Amino acid sequence: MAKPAASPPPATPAARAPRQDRGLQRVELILDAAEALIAEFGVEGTSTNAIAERAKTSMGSLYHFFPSKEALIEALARRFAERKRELNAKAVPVDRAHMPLEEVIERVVDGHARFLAESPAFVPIYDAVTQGRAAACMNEELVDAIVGQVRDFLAARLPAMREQDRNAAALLSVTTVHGVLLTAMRLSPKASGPLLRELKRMLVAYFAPLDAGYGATRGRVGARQRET
Amino acid sequence: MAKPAASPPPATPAARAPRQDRGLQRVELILDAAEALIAEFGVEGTSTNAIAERAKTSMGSLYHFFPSKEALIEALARRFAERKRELNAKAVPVDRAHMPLEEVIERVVDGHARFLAESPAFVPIYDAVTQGRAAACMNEELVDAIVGQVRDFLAARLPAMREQDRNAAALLSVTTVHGVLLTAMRLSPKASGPLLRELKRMLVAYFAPLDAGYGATRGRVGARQRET
DNA sequence: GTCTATACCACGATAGAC
DNA sequence: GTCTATCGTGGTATAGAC
Repeated sequence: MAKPAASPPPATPAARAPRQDRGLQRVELILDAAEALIAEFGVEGTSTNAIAERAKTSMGSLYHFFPSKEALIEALARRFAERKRELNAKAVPVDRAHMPLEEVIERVVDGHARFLAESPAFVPIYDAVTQGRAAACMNEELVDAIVGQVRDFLAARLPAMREQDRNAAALLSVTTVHGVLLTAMRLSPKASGPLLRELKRMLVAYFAPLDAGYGATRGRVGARQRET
Repeated sequence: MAKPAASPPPATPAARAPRQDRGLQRVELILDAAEALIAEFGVEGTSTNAIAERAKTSMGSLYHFFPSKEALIEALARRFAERKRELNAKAVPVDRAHMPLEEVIERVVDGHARFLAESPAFVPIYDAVTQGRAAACMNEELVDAIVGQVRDFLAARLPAMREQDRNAAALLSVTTVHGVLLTAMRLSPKASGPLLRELKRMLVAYFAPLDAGYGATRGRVGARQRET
């Protein structure tokens, strides 16, 4: 009641917001260095010393912007989450809700697959953050955001569908793509190619009846099933 | 050439095989202690000291059976992998290959879901092992084994299906169940219930045409789609 | 704001008695 | 085979000059 809108201090204080452009740029440099090292050695295998060195900075600077290693990791997680949200938003644009089903699924799967391939640090960060204390930013928050985007897309595409069913479909498709890709990327590249093709087929099989049932779109849904 | 069949020493020497029953029992005790602690504090958050204490043993004993912490973790991973294989084998029994589609999927999804719920240490171990050096035992090996079981089940159920397509279907379904469950368990329990129901519906939608197309079984496949 | 040097601590692993 | 006590390493975080 006393304190008006003063931001309540979080349990793990976040990164200090730098006032200067110079500082902001340095923060990004530090995050870049951490990302590269973590991609190679994992979170616990990457020391703050190594991060500072690779960022061509000093421990003093690093701990000026981040109160702890944990805060640095969390900042990195937020950056990843933001990128993933943007990527997904581009994959399911509400103003193009009526593109052919195959195209939507292609965009989503390929988009997230490319993201994972280009961001080898994502998985270690994801693992470290989700089983840690500050799990929210990368788990429920991120899933909520992405599911929300898919839900809006479905609402535009299938307005007659019951809201509850739309939510279920959105949640399932998001977790499926996410989960299969995470699992696939730990497999040999030779196995993951066919796997992704089959994943798309399954998603089409799942969504096509909905598309058809709710009289949605001009995307030809029952075309052919497989072409060898 | 000189050494006949002497087991080649692995890079990471495995646990020493205990000669006595007493020792074997103690090994299990140590693994149990490690599993419990890791479930709560994660792999890096669990010290060998804490493991020995919880197992009511001493560091001496622990390092008598396991040459390093890494070896202990790997042994734990193998135990988990073995359990998962058994569980999956029971879910897709080849001698009951013609049970209704809904039942198969129910068995598989619920079986693995229960396993994950009862084994909170699985995920930390899985993460730690897969990005580490000794990844094979829990990743490719385990996936291969489980995919193999599913493939055999499909072969018994749909003998007319092309082998290549069977392989793709087996790999996809295994990674889907695995991936979705891993993702689901990090969500709130309120969300994961409907998610699993929807997962089963999707798998049914994916397999039903195959079942029908390859004239497989008496499982009524095109029954109803949803019952609210 | 940035740096160097270092305090402090926790952990994995071992030595050596029994 | 089992135990206690301890060593060495390497890591986070800080002190304090500039």
